[in-house]
Amino acid sequence: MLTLKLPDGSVRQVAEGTRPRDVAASIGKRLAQAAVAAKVNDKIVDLDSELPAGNGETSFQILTDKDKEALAVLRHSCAHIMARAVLRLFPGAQLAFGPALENGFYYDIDAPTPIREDDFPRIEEEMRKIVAESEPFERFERSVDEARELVRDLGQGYKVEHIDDDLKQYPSLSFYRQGEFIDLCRGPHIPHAGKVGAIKLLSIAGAYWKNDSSRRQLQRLYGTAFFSQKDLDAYLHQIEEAKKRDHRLLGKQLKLFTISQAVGSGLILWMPKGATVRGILEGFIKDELLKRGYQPVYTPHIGRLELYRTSGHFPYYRDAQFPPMYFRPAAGALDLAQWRLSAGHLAPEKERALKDFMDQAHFKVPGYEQAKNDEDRLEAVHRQVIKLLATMGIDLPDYHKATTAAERAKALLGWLEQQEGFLLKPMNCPHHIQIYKAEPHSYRDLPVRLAEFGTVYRFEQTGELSGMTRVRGFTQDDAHLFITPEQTEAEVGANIDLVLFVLSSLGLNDYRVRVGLRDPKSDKYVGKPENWQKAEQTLIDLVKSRGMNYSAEEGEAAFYGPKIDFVVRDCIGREWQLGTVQLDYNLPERFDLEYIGNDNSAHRPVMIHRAPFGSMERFMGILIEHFAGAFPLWLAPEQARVMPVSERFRDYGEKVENELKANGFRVHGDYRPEKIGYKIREAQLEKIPYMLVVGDKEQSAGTVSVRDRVDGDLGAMPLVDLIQRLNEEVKERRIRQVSTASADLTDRGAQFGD
RNA sequence: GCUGCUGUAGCUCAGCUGGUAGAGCACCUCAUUGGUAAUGAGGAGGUCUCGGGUUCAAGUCCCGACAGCAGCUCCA
Repeated sequence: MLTLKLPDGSVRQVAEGTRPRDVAASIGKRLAQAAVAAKVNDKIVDLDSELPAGNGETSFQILTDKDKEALAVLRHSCAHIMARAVLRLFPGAQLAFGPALENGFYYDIDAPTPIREDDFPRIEEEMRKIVAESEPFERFERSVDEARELVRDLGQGYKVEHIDDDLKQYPSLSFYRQGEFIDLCRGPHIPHAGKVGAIKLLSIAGAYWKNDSSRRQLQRLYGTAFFSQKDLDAYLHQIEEAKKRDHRLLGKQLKLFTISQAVGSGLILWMPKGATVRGILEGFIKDELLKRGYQPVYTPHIGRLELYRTSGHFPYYRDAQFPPMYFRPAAGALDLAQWRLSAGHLAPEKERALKDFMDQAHFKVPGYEQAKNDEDRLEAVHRQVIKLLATMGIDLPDYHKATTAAERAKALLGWLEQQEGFLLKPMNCPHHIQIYKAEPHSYRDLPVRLAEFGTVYRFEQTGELSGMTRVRGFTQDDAHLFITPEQTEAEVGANIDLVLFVLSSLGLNDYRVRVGLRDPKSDKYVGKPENWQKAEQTLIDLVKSRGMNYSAEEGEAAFYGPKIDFVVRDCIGREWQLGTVQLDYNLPERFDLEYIGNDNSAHRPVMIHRAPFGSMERFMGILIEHFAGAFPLWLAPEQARVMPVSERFRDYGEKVENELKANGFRVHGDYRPEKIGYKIREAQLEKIPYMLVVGDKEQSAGTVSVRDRVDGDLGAMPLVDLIQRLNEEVKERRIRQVSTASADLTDRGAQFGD
C-alpha cells in the first residue's frame, strides 16, 4: 500500500501501481474530468503513470486547468500537436526539439520546403482538427537500440543523432504516440488533445541545431496555447499593452533619444529630455560614490593598441571591436590580413570581403590568388607588405635574413606590434590601471576606488543591436577597485549593497541575480584554478549571506573572473544584464600591479570591476519601460508645466513659472493661444507630473490649480504649499507609478524537453 | 554573423491584379481668449531607404546593398 498526502492535508491509502487517473476518480467525478496531470512528490507525471513504490508519505496533487504547471504540460503537448500538423502538411519534415516555454512553446523543424508565416493559418487549422479529434497521448518505452531503430524508421535523423549524442546512457527511452504521430519525448503530456482550448502560432525564426552556430540552422516555430480562448485573448491583449511601453517607441514619442543613420547604427543620440534624466541619474550615483570612498577620474576615449594587447582585450575580442587605427596604411592592411587569415577558418565570403578591401585600398597581392592555403596566402601578403614598406624607406633586416616562412612572419609581426596604433577603448580598466600605476601604493592606501562615467565602444554584431539596450557606444558608470586579497569580501559585499541600493531607489524590484561561474570544460578562462575556486566561493557566500535568491550559472563568468550580475526583463520579456560586480585576478597579473604590504615586500592586488547601472544607455532603456515613460518627479525632464486658461493670465503664469524655477524645479509654461483642455491633453501625453492651471481665480488668490498626472485635479493651493509638496516628493525620490507586466515570448526556462 | 519579415511626409499608416502619390496627427498662417484629455478655417510638406534590372511605363515585379523588427548565435 501507498500513503498519499493530498493538498488539503488529508491522507489516502492506495495500492502500488495505482494511476493518478484512478485516484482522481475516487475523489470525485468532476475532478477526474478536470484532471490534466498529477504532481507526485513534486514531480509532474501523466495521469496514466503508475504511482511509484515509496516508503513514507507520498505527496499527491491532481493538476487541473487552474494550475500553472498544468498549462506547461498543455503547451508541451501543443508542441507535439503542431509538429504533427506540420508533418501532415510538410511530409518529410525533420523534428528537433519542442519544449514548453513560460508563455508558450516552440518546435525546431527542418522542413524540405521552408515554412512561412503565410502557412500559419493552415497549420493552425490542421492543429484544430487534431484537437477536435481528442485522441489520447499514449506513452511507451523502448531500449536505446530499439528507440534508435524506431526514430530511424520514422525518418527522424535529428532524433537519431540526439540519442547517439546524449541519451545513450539511459536504460530506456520514452515515446508518446498520438494517432499516427510518434515522438521521442520525456513527457508528461495531457491525457488527450481535447484539453486544448485555444492555440495560436506566433512567429517563426531561425535556431541552430543544439544551439551551436556551426551547425545546421532550423526553423523554430513559436506558438502559445491556453485552456480557454478567453485566456488566450487576455494574453494577446497583455502583449499589445506591454509593447506600448517599448523604450524605442516611448523614446521617440517623448523625445528622449534618437538614432541617426548619419551617425551610425547602435550609437545613441541623447536628446535634451533624455540627457536631463541621465544627468540626474549620474548626479545621484556620483553623490553615492563620494559617500562610499570613491575617487573620480577622467580618461580618454582611445588608447594605444599595446595597452589593449597587454590587457588581452584587443586579441581576445578582436571581431567585436571597431577596427584599430594605425598611422601606416600598410600596418592596417597587414593587421587585417593577419587577423582574417590566421584565424584559420576563413569562410569563402569572408575571404572575398578581405580581397575586396585590399582591392579598394589598392593593395594588390601578387600570388594571393594562386596560393593553395591560408599559410601561402599569408606569406604572399607578407611579401607585399615588405615591398610596400621598402617604398616608404622602411627596411626589415630580420625579414630578409630569415630562412623559413615562420621566421619571416615573426619578423613582420614584430614590426607590426611596434607600429603606433590606437583603439577606441572597449573597456575602461586599462586606463584606470595606468592611474593606479602612476604612483606607488602601500597596503595602507588600499582599497583604491577609481570611478568614471567611461564611454566604451564595441562593434556588436548587426543582429544584436536593439534600441538602447544593445548598442555600439555606451557609457558605463564604471569603477575599478584595487584591493588586498583580504579586502575581497568586504568590498564585493559593499558593491552588492550599492547595486541593491540603486535598484531599490528606482523601484526596480523585478530582477534576478546571477552568479556567473566558469565552465570547467572550456579553455577560454585565464588564471589559476585555485584563484577561481576561491573567488567563486566568495561570491556565492556573499549572496547567500544576504539571503538573496540567485542562480549560479556555469559558463557565465567573464574570461578573467567570476561575477555577480543583476538581470532584468524588458517589455517583451528579454533579459538584460544591468548592474554587475566582477572579480579579477588576471589584469593585476598582466599589468604587474603591486602594493607594498606590512612586511615591506611587494604584493599583487586584486581588482573589482563594477557598474551598478551597467551602462547609462541600457539602464535608461529599461527605466523608460519600467516607468512607461512616466518618470517620477525627481527624474522627470519637465516636472511641471504652467498653463494659463487664456492669454490674459500669461503674466501671472510667468510669475508662477519663475518662482518655481527659482526654487530649482524644471518648469515650462504653455502660453499658446489654445484651450486648456488641449494643453492638458498634451501635457498628459508627455507624462508631465504636474500641470498647473492658472486663471482669474488663481491670480486674485495667489494660488495655482494643481492637476496631478496620476490623480487628476487636486484643486487650488497656495504656491508655497505646492513648492513644499514638490520638494518633499523630490527629496524622498518618491515613486508613484511603475509598470511591471511583461509579455514574455522568449523565456528559455523550458520545463520539459523532448 | 545566421534565418525570416519589413522599409511611402516629422510620426502612425493607406495605396487593388504595374499607368509618374493620399489620410490623420504634428508643423506654419489666420480667426477664436477659453476652466481640467483634441476650437475652426486655410497652407506648406514626399529622389516612395539606396543602387541596378524587367517593362512603352515601377511606390507596386526581380536582384543587390543598407537599415529596422523577431528569434538564434555572441556579449569584456
